Amino acid sequence: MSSDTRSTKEASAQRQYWLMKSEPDEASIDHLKAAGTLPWTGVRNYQARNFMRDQMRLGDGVLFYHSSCPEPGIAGLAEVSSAAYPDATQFDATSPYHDPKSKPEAPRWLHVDVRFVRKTRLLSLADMKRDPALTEMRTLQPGNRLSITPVSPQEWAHLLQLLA
DNA sequence: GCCAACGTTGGC
DNA sequence: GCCAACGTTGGC
Repeated sequence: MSSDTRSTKEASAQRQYWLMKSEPDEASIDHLKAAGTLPWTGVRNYQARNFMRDQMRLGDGVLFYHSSCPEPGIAGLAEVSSAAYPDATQFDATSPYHDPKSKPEAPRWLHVDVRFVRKTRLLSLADMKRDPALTEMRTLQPGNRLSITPVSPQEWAHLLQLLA
């Protein structure tokens, strides 16, 4: 095996890191703590779905982010605890996430499960924007609207220090 | 509630 | 395949 192939394999097997946004009214870090594990239902964006389907692995690190609330920011840590599987809410006519165009034989929307790790202090969006070490963070890029974004190992390490 | 940015839809 | 209209996200 060439060293190139080996390093590619090692990289793909390595733990990856993600920032996942949730509206605390719907699912807060306290909900996750109480439940232990939550299915990350309701994602209706293809890029976010593809991250879950194609790139997330068991044990990947998750920054749990509160969005659309008085103080948006990172509120805790979690980890990916399942592979992607079909989102049941897409077939539920009573759900706000119902997608009449998705068929059970070809589910359009998938999600992973996320397991609680710990609550942290709230690291606000304003603090994150102010931090020179985070200027490249995907979720902070102008115009970003993705609810799931990759986090680099460097960003992850830096954020863990801030949240320790 | 506003609005900028972006994604999706559907007519052509 | 273009693109205008519309819907959604999410900070403020």
